[in-house]
Amino acid sequence: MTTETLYLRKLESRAPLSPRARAAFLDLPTRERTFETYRDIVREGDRTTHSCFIQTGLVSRYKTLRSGARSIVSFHIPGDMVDLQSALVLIADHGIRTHVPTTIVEYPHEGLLQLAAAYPEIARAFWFDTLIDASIFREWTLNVGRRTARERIAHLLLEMAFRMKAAGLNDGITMVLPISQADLADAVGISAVHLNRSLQSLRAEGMIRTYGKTVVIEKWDEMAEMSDFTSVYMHPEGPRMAA
Amino acid sequence: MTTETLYLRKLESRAPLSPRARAAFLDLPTRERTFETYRDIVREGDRTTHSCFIQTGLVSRYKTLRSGARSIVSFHIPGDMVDLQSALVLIADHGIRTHVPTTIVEYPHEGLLQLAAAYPEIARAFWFDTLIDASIFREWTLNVGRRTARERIAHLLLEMAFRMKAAGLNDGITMVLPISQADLADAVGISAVHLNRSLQSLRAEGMIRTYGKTVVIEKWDEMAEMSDFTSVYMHPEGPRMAA
DNA sequence: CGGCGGTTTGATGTGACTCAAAAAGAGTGG
DNA sequence: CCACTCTTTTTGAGTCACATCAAACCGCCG
Repeated sequence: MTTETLYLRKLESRAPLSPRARAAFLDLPTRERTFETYRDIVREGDRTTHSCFIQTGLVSRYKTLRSGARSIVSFHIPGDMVDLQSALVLIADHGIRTHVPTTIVEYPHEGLLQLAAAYPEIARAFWFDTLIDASIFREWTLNVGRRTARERIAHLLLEMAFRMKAAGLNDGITMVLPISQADLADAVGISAVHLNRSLQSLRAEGMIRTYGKTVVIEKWDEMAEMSDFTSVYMHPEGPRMAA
Repeated sequence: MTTETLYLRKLESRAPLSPRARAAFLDLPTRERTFETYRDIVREGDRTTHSCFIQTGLVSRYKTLRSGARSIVSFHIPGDMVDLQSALVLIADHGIRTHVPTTIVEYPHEGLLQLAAAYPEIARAFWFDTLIDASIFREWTLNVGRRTARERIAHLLLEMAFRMKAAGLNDGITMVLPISQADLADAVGISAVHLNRSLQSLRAEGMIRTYGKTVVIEKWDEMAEMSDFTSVYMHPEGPRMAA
């Protein structure tokens, strides 16, 4: 599977593209770029000209308060087109940064917009991507707004395991999650210290095991039960078929 | 301004539509419906066939935990097309309910999708709407994740005042916000009791005044300062112009 | 083997929760 | 216009989850 076809494969797994749309997509001028750990791909306030597709690695989108407090609003794994939104919105309202060495493929906004204008299937695919994004944000709002620390963490871990499995990156049970505890804390809206203690309590109850950056979900059902996790908000069934 | 043209006006305020697209939009079969206070327009898990446009009133989108805890993930005011997403996603992952007597206009998914397929400007407008939605969700995630109770409330009030002004519903200072304190609490992720006390503290400092359901923002700048509010995440400048 | 992020622990403070009940409105019918 | 009811707001008291600050520990890498 070459670089250029990974995102295409994702799009096509949901709804077939016409041969012409497919060809046009492959014609987009792309650029591969590599970033080290903890580098900003996009900074808050930037005007961007490209959307980025995650080839390998892991990135997060985040927002920062003047106080310095940071909130991570999403994680993205290989196969995700991050920040498709920036194609239509000029100013980045959030940053994007890496958590491990990461390779991305840049797609020019111009090209993506032209493609969307020319091929309705592609426009629909982009729209759907944005929809799923929004849905996950809603779930995160619920997560930080109405769950306890342990529940939030459990929910996040299940979501990541589920998404990685859907992307063919793991078996759904064991995953490499190269995110520091401080960053996990920023994602679930608690302090790093409390995150650490909550993690320990999950481990103590045998819910999860961790080896370095590897996390093993030991009791999926109990974790799903206690954190009220279901995958429906990620709409794994894909978009509604053509009208 | 008739019923059918309100949403159109919003779309066109951002980017012009071709006469044909305009006409096709006006040809959509719509239905006006009215709901009393605290009625579900959509229930979690529903399969919907229509998106709804808010004509008058106020609705929220919410998610519920098995424990009964509820999280309100967004409010919608007249002029908002709610749940455009449901056009592409079969199963509602959240509910929609009214907070006051509300009149909506229903647009059939079928028709919206056909329109989007036929007219790229419309597809782009829908996509942009979804983008803004997603952006507001991100801000809410930050809000409940990293701000104190007072800051969350201040931020929410400013957002609502700003959106109402943008929609031409008020002067940006004084607004009718028919949301009970219990519901506000569900929106900012705190308990109703604590919300009440935090509100009182905002009043005590002269930040806001309230008369029944009317809220007056007395010190916009201070509130914006303390809650780190800016309107950039709502992207009032509209979408990037045609590529 | 020293340096350095990252994790873990300890101690202490407080913002926010819960439960419970009173007070104040808002809507309804006589 | 008042009595009645239901909802919403407000108050009080006790408790707990989570925050903060600070220091120790650990694993990794050059």
